[in-house]
Amino acid sequence: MDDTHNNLVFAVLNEIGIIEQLSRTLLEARLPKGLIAPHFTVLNHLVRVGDGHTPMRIAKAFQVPKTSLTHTLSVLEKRGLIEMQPNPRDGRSKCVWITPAGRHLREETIAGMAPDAQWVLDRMDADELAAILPALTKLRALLDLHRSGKPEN
Amino acid sequence: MDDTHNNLVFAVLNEIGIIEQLSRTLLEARLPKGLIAPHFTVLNHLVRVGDGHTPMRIAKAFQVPKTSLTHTLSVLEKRGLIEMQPNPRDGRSKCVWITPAGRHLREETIAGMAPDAQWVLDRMDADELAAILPALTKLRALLDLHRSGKPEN
DNA sequence: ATCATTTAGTGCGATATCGTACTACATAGT
DNA sequence: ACTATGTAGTACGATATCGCACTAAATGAT
Repeated sequence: MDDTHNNLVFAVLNEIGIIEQLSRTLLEARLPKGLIAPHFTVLNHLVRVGDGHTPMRIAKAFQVPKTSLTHTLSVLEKRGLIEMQPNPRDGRSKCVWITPAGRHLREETIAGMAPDAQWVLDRMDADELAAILPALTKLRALLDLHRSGKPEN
Repeated sequence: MDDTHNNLVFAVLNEIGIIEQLSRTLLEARLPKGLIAPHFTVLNHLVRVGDGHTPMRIAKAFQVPKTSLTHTLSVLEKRGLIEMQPNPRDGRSKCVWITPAGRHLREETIAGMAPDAQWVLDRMDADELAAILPALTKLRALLDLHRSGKPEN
């Protein structure tokens, strides 16, 4: 097939990689010392998707190795931002719950970043941003699908 | 301002974060053992932007702390994929050059990923992907601009 | 010219990531 | 019921990231 088209995929992924790096730096500047992006991402996930799920389920949602998530969760638990309970339905696993402190930290962080988001929106039409969201979602779903069936960790 | 719009920014960045994670995993599956995404990213940069620049300039291009880049470069040099020369124009700094082996590895990796890119294009219109590239570029440039003027490392 | 400030790169230490290997429990096949 | 296989989580080790502190060289002020 035409190789020019492939470059398109790489070009998109390249921009995405840089954006991710920049936005992560922005986020981490807002987080308390000792917490980094993955910690916030988990808290955000617990609020948006709901808590009480197993670590493995969360790891799959992020497509992150479970060993990485174990460590992330242990930091969050040590700080009292989440709680881990044994899973009554499955003796192997646990359930992850966000604490009030965890919710509060998430809200504070988002509030702290609102000016940055606004700064972007002051310089870029919301329409233009909204217009790319469906394609991003589609691309994400595709990559997710493409990955499925490969060995976990 | 309207908070709904801010959520839009977060939604876009959230998708981007996941896409980055998925594509990184895809890339790293293609790399030789011991090399990870940042190593490839540097090689790719040296080919696309040109080599002979200083580590600091490369670190700025990626918005990565220079200490991180030092380590990345040392791995690449140890493997003979790049070479570091003293900078004749500035005694403090060095110049980074990609070697033939480095170029070759980059090409091999890209060729190896072409089927993955094609797989995506088989399921998503190239037009749809091409359509979001300008907005991504704009967003990246904005975040880059927003960040400028903050302390380096 | 001298000295202060800035900048490029590195050494080091703390933490993060992730692959391998392990244990405990669950589930499927017989 | 018993055994084989699969799955959830963790321990550990190797490497990566990044902040801090340092050295050497460049730059700027007087």
